[in-house]
Amino acid sequence: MNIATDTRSRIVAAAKTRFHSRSYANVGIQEICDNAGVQKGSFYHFFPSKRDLALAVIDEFADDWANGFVAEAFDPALPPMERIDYLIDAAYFWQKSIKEVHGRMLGCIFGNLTLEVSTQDDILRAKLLAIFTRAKFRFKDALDQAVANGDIAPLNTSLTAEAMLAYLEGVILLAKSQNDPELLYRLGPAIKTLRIELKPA
Amino acid sequence: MNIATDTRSRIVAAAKTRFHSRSYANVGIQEICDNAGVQKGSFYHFFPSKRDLALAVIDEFADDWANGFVAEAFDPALPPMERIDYLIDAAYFWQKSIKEVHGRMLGCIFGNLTLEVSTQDDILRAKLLAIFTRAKFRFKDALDQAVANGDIAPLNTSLTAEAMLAYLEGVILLAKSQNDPELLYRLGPAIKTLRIELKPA
DNA sequence: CTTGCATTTTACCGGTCGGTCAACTATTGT
DNA sequence: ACAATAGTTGACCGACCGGTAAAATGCAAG
Repeated sequence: MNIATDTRSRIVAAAKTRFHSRSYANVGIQEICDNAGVQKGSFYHFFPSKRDLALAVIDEFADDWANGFVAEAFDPALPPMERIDYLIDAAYFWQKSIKEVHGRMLGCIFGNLTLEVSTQDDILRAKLLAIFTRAKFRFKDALDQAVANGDIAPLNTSLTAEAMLAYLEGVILLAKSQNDPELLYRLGPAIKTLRIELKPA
Repeated sequence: MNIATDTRSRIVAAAKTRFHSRSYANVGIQEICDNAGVQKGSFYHFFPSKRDLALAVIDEFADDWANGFVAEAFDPALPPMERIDYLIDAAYFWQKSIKEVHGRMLGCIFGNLTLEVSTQDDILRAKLLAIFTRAKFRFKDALDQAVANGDIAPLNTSLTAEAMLAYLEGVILLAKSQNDPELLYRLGPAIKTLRIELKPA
């Protein structure tokens, strides 16, 4: 890794924690640069605009997410419905550990950014939508396999997957309003009760 | 209504639409004053700070909500589970009409503000939490009555109410990411499938 | 040794941010 | 009528916003 990419990654790292713990608009480029030990001119060598930094931040979070506990949760070796349990558990422990370190429930960065910027920036919105779409298919795959295995009665796996993702985001939102990750523990498991039936032929 | 309260209400009205359609941090006091036809010094005669404006905006939205379609939805004359259907329907039509007028899905102002400010301002967070708590009890009352009527099997009405509220917020979030209120139509009705059982004695 | 490119530094841009202040004008109660 | 109070005006504050430009440096290939 050369010096250049290191500078870039320090910028993104500084931005990640700040965008996550506060908001997009509330974090200035100057502050990010100060924290990354980088001059502002150097920042604009790597990023044409603040939005492009946000895109990079979203990408890195998505990678963390995909390669971290989500990869573990959606392990094809696990029984499909257990993967969903695992994911909820992982989300709970993640938010809990963030709160222990940071003192605050920070919630889901994708949800946070979606509600903040999606009426103002269609490029960021499209990026976030793509993240959600990928997440939805994780749920859908698990549901499809659960149906194939006969673990659950047939249902509209596509819509139910979307409903489950919505529920997860909603629970995280409510937990953030209470600054209490325990809500995830209490409400999370009910995700498996969600069902959207197949349209009758 | 004297002139003073009119000035104040024009400020709040201008702020409501802007906070809803963009975000808290992205809307400046100057812009609100310009739109309300008020000088900035006059603004600070009525509001000690921007946060206090936000509190007033939240209150007005909460009143609109409580006296508007939510009052209709949670009509005690309606069978309890139909009230929930009604609420989902109303949320759908509301978001749809906003999109028709404004070109955008703006989502739920309480959810939007929660994710934006709740790590940064505990006073605003407390206010938003109070709104959610009230909303939760609307659901809980309906569930309690449904159980009493024998319409649904007994369950943990308090947690299920919270789960339903979370689901509604989550669906609105996802719909906003797609800028498409139709998602509410597709996913909304599944809210009634959510169940959190009573703890076994 | 030199050319050329990537990177970094520094100073700077116009504009906006939330908030303050003192002077001024209406309105109200006595 | 007068004093007190409520409301309004417009200029102003320092700080910060996202973004720019040009000069200085590091570095690698020819």
